[in-house]
Amino acid sequence: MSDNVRVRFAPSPTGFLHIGGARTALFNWLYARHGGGTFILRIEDTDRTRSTGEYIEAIVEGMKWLGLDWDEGPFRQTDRFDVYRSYAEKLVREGKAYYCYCSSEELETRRKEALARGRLPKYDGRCRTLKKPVPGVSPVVRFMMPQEGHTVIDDLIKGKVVFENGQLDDLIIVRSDGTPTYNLTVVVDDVDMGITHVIRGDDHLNNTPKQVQIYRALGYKVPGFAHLPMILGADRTRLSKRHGATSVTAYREMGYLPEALLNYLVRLGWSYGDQEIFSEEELIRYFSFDNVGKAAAVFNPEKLLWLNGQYIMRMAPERLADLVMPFLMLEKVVSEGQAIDKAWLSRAIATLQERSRTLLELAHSLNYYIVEDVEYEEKARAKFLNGKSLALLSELRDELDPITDFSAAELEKVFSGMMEKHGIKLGSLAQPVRVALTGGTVSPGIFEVMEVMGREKTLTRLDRAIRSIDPGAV
RNA sequence: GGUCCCAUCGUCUAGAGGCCUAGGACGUGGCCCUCUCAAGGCUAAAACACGGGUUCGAUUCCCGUUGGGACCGCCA
Repeated sequence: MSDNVRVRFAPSPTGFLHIGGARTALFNWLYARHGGGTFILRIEDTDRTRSTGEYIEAIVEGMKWLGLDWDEGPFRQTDRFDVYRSYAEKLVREGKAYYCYCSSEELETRRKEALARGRLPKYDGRCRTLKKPVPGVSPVVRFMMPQEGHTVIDDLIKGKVVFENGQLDDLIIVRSDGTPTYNLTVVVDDVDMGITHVIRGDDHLNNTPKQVQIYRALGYKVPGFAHLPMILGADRTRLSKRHGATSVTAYREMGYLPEALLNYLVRLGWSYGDQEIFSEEELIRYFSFDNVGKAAAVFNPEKLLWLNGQYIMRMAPERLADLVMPFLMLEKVVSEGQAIDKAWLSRAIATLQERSRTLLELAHSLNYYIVEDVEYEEKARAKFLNGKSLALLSELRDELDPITDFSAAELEKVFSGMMEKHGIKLGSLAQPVRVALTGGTVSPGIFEVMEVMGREKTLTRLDRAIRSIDPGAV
């Protein structure tokens, strides 16, 4: 087939890439990859007062971090003003658009009036028949919207949606400063770039009939539409800053994995039976609009956290070692220029990964493996490093001293011997040791910890714990 | 207010007329495992918004009500 899928993600750079945008990008990307199509990144920056280069960079960076690679672009609409202008002129020439000299102040007054009276705040079309320019006023260009009949959208997700054309008003396609507006640029670009399917949030559904009319006026084929349901905050309103972290960057900084975030996002509105965790290949293979839901979804950070933990748990420790390094530096667990052996770090991570839900948590847990001396948590010290455990710790220290094979299996033998000798349970020995080695009462299995820590560090820390109980001990 | 969209456990969802005693997941409670914490296993509580149709039979189809959301810009 020659009608290969071409889709685009078209954010406006008036903020960072946020959760909602990321999901829109993801669905576009999945649809393209599923059908061997083309995914285009386009920056809609016609609003020069609010768009910044910084945000463009942030969006591009966010997309890269998520692994949503694009095949064409990023295109910028500000580079294409000439194109839009020529289309607008064409519409005016053909009588499908006209100059309007109404001032924004009087329009605002009329709109407020209409709203106050419960009327549709629609432009009345008074400049439609105006033949002569008004001196000293820079006009806008308005698109002449048909007022009869209806416009039908056949949406891939919502189904057939019908709009009365009488509800549509003559929207502005060129501002008085000569710059084009969204409803024109989006159509022109989608035509120019050969977009076959417009996949976007359903907050755009109400714009769609207007755009369809512009397609028709321009004489172009209308693309397919797929309007994704919104993502809501806990209070069931559109997800926004006041609901907490909403930028993709924020999640990266909190130690989330891009694949986990994507996996979470895809399940907001899409499902494949009972499956919760998907590889990238599965996502691409299974994705279809048939199983995209119609209802808005509430963003649930708890489930995202769980999913992230699942991904960390399953990831190769060596890869986690690379990913956690920046967090170790940032959290000052590792100091500038300090060399960390990656193979060793990977072994340490292997003991911790099923206990960490984020890279940040992992970095914090790694602390006691890496630092020179641990600090004891006061409650833990009081409970486990005291007169009761002193003798046991000393004895263990002496038992351990001749051991050269510091493997979990060998260490367990030493512990078992002592347990038998004193008729005690593992807990009464393991907990004091745990506090001595990690400073707290929570850690991976004690033998694993000792194996990773190694003979030297283990003995040093035991000595130090013993001295902290009895300063006179050797 | 108008237009449009939507409606299954607290949340994400499965469900395409009988498979439903409504399934899974997160979260919550309990139990098991156990050197702590996790992970894992088992288990419990928890939903078809309401009212009319259609049908032998509605969670599923239709209509209405209610509720929620989005949009109504010289923003995108």
